[in-house]
Amino acid sequence: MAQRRGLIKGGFDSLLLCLIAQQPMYGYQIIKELEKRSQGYFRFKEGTLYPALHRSEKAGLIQGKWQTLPSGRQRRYYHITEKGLHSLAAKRSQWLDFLAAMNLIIQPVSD
Amino acid sequence: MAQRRGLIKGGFDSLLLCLIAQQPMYGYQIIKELEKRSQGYFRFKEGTLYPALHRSEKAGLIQGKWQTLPSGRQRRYYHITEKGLHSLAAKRSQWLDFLAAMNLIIQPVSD
DNA sequence: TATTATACATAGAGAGACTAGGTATTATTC
DNA sequence: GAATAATACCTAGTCTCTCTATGTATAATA
Repeated sequence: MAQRRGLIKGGFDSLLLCLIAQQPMYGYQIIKELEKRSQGYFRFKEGTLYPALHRSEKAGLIQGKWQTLPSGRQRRYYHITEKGLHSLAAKRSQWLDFLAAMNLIIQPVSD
Repeated sequence: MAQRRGLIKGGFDSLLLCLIAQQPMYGYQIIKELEKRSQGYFRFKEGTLYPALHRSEKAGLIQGKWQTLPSGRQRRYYHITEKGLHSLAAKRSQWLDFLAAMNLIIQPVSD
């Protein structure tokens, strides 16, 4: 059960990896992008996002690099690492397994 | 976001409701049934199940009744309440919303 | 000049899932 | 008859994740 513990709870980390795998992104952008793509469903707070980014970076799944805009503003862009790509593939497969298991339980109930 | 917090984390409570809605069940049976139906995927521990049952009963979603077998053994059978049925319907709809949102994020990534 | 949006960050609280332990009865095996 | 496994319930404590709340700072807008 150990590898499944983080599945339901830590699903958010998968979303992060998924987004960053598509293109490097910075924190604030990720929050907006998740909200936009999910049509307003996901509205994560900074207090959720930044610790998750730091966690993932510490785990070597993503790597952040400071970039300075022409305006002088600083942004920390995160890109996915090789290890992160493997982790993403694993997480996606675990997600599908989880969905399959859920469906086996839930589907018998008709509306 | 408040009503969504329990979605990912509290998905387990939905599984419980779903099972009990189909037929009254007792704790030990639920653990075995979840494992059997999910083909071994779900293997919840007592430490997860019983607190969840008590939580749901306290919330008025299910109700437990002690039954004595001919052998003398005691079992606590839980059946779903009217309130539980409403909650189950709501949870299923929330689950579908969540799935839809997840798909909007995840699907763009092809294998 | 004040407010809003952008952009980062952390501390603390709350809740749920797990680990680990406990009690007691029944059935099976030696 | 004794030891073990299976059945059946329960709780205390720990860990980790998500949220609330707050702080800092700059750029753009009213």
